[in-house]
Amino acid sequence: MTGSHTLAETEARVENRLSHMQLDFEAMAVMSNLFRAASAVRNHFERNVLAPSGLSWTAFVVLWVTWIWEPAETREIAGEAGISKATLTGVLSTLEKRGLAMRSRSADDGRLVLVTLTPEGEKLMADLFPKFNKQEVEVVAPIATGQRVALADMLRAITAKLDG
Amino acid sequence: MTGSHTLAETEARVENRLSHMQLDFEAMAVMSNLFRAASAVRNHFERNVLAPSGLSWTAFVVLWVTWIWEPAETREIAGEAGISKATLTGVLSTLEKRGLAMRSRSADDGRLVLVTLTPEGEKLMADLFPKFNKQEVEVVAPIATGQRVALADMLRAITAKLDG
DNA sequence: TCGAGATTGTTTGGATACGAACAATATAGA
DNA sequence: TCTATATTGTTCGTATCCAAACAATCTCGA
Repeated sequence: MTGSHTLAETEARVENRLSHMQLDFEAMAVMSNLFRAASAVRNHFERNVLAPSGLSWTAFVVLWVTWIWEPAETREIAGEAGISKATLTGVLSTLEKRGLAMRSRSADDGRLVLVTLTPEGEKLMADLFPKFNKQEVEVVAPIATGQRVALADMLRAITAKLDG
Repeated sequence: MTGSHTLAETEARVENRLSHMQLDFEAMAVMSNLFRAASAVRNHFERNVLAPSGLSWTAFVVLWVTWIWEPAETREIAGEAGISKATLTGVLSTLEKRGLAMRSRSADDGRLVLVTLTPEGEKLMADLFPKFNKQEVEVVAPIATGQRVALADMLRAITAKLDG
């Protein structure tokens, strides 16, 4: 998934190739491993949990956010899902075409579009999310029980700094 | 960036909405924050570091891997960058069109394509990467100095489990 | 009431993203 | 030498993905 090189191999090569450059290698390692982990986990979920349902990662996240906040405003969904509103327009059209989500105009504010799940969408999420969570447990398994909260906190701190 | 809701707000809502479902909320929080952090950091880098050079995130990662492993085989780059070989074909074409990277056939193995940076590509990376690393330092700043290695290690452990 | 400015979702154009099918090349065994 | 099998990068079709431009709608002050 991450290529033919070991992680240690890659980091050693980076250190060697850039050692003359006055860089913070510790910060580099944190960021590098953040993206590797996110990418590996995402690929894992796409192939093992989402693919059987024909859902892309983003489509699933959009369904999930809608599930939690229903009825959800599109600006809300885009923010929570970390995608642009332009992207959301396309994803929502796909989800509507598949009969999993529905758009409706807000009565209060004619500019807003509200999104809800169809019964079929509800059923899919009720079936899919427990499977998803089972895999989350698997993925987190290598982290010592006592450290998972600390890991979540550190990641939250990074997000908070940038979103603040 | 992450939407109009606070992280705490969202997690509370999730807990409330799904509390009847027998889920591992700790694992969920770790995964959720992993993707939030990765997404927030990526957006931050795209807008503040990469956009001025007209580079996409993936284009930058491909340049970076090439920079480190030059001459790099495409399968190697795709693996390290976490993208499919089909995607890499397109990105490499873009980079060639912009005069930042070059393809060449391997003499040893006619199937392989080797990638190197052009002088212009070299110059761009030599200029860009220190700026990139400066932002990496900023992003990691909220993490206590003594915990950064632990954070990198935990992320590495997650990746290792999935790539193993 | 009315009009300038802000906000929202969509469209547009171009780049990224993947799986599957493909042609070219290499490798192994008979 | 020959041939079945494997590997590699590209092509194809379709779905994201984003910034910028856009039309519709709201807000707020004069």
